[in-house]
This record gives sequence, structure tokens and C-alpha cells, in this order.
Amino acid sequence: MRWNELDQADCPIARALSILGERWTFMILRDCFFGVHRFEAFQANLGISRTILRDRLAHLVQAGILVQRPYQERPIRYDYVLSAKGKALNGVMLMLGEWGQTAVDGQPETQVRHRHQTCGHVLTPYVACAECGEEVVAKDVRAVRAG
Amino acid sequence: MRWNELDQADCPIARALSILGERWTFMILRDCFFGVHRFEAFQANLGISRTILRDRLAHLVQAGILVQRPYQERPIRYDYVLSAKGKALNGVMLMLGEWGQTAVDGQPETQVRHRHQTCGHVLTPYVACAECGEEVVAKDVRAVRAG
DNA sequence: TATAGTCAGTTTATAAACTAAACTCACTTA
DNA sequence: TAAGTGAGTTTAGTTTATAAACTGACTATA
Repeated sequence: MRWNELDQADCPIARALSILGERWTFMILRDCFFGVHRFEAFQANLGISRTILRDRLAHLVQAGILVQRPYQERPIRYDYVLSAKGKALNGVMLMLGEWGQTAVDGQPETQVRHRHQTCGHVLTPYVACAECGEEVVAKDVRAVRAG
Repeated sequence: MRWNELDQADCPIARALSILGERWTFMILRDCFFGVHRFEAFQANLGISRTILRDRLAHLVQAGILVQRPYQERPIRYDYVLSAKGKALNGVMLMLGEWGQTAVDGQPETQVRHRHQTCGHVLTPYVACAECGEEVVAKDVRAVRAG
């Protein structure tokens, strides 16, 4: 399998990564969740090269994860905002942040936290099963690979 | 910020991506969760170049996400297995797969599913708040960025 | 009205990362 | 003895990423 054939893979993780798995893409999306939505702001925040930023934004727009919303004409300029498909990545982002927080050590104490508005607490996210509502831990999950 | 300075970032997502954000790394870990743990098996499964596979495995071992376990001596050969830190990525993997399943369309119906052993159902994972136990949706989360 | 500044790019040259294919080494099995 | 296996390493070539300067269509300031 070559990297650019990942989108045809028979695995949802592989297909997700065909869109998200390139360098910087997750970082751009993280910024989107933080409310960043302009080219210059992404560039200044990430220090990413403009060429790559242009490519990644185009890819995300074409994949339907970001939507371009014009905020001025002459010259036409766009905000890049999360679509529904993009917002659906919220769970992935939260779990990724939680893992980074607890598992990646030796780093300065982070200053980024999330607050759960509905209950008012600082958010500690976990993955639960929609059927039984219980927390899902690795040892209780069995992959079923048909075909 | 350059890509290789990401590990010093003041954001848990950035730090997570300093380890996981390179091409193929997530795919290798996916295979680990499916029970793959030998060099040749990763290589055959992913079709990744051996050079990159070697680099990624070394990086994951050095980051404490995979552990080398010798299964023979003369010549010494290792299984690469998930450490506790690696297993803690389970939630990220599940949410990534769930997103790939529901949000990335136009692809052949996937044949990979998960079963939740404790309740017996096919798993539909969601992210919940440890304080109130409710499902966490994007609009109810506010990032708090100190400093 | 000139001058500078902003925003979202594009261009170009250079550096780093990835890939395929062949090769090595220490064994095992037929 | 010859072939095979498993985990790499080497090499040469291709693809990506990067920094820095440039463009174009404006807007704000002196």
C-alpha cells in the first residue's frame, strides 16, 4: 500500500488517515477547534511554510472537513471553518489531547485545558460504549475483521 | 515552530503529534492493536518501505509506546508490543476509526468492526465527561488557554 | 498623493524525507 | 549443500517540505 492509496483501504482508520495523516494537518485542525480560521493566523501560529499550509487547507476543503466562507470581496478572502464532518473530529481531538497530557511526560506543564460547559468542570474525557454506557478499555475490545 | 520542535510545545495535542504525527506511525499502531508485532508482518501489511518502518519502530520504542520483547536469540529478534502508554491510545484509535467510518464516504463498505466484550455488542464509541458522565459534543467544550 | 501595511497566496532554490530494490548477516529447514 | 527466513542496512532516485523573496489587490496613514 502506498501512502496515497490509503483512501481506498478497507479500514476506517486508514481512510481517516488518508485525510488527516499528513504532517501538520492535525495541527491545523487543532487551531480550527481553537477558533483560528485565517491563513495568516494559521501561518503565524504554526510557523508552517505557506506552501504546505496552502496544500493542506486545499486538501481539507476538498475533503469536506473545512468550508471556505468569504469574509470580503476584492480581493476575495476566505475564512476556513469546520464543517459538520470537521466538528465530528472533536472526540478524536479530545482523546488525543488527553493522551498527550497524561502519557507524554518530561514536558512543561501545559496551559491548555477544556471546560465542559454543561456541567462546569474541567473536562477529563473518556471513551464509552453507546450500548451499555460503560467506559471502553483496550482489553474489552476485540477487532472483528471480516473478508 | 518547526516540526521537530513540536515535542516542546505547550499543548498536549502538539506533544502527542510530535510522537504520532509522522506518516505511517498511526498505521503501525493500528496494526499493533490488531495484534501485529513483527517487522516482516508490519512490512507486508502496510507495504511501507523498510527504512521508514525501522525508523518509526525505533522512535516508538524510544518514546515508550512500544516495547521490544525478544522471542529468539542468535540472531536476536524482537516482538514489538504496546506498552501501557501505547494501550492508552485505545480511545484515540476508536474515535479515529469511528470518524473514518461515519465521515469518510465514497469508499467500499469496511469489514472492520469492534466488539465490546463486556456487553457483547458491536461497539459504537463516543466521548464522555468523567465528571458528569454525559456525552461531550463540540459546542459544549471551551478551550481554556492560560499563559 | 505617495508610502507603508495587510492578506493570501505563488515562485524558486535548497534541504529533508520517502521509496524501491538489492544486499547483508545469522541463522534454519529441506 | 542449497534454499529460505527474519530483520534489518545500503544506495540511488523521487517526492515533500522549507525559507525566503515576490506578486497582486487592495486599505490605512502621513
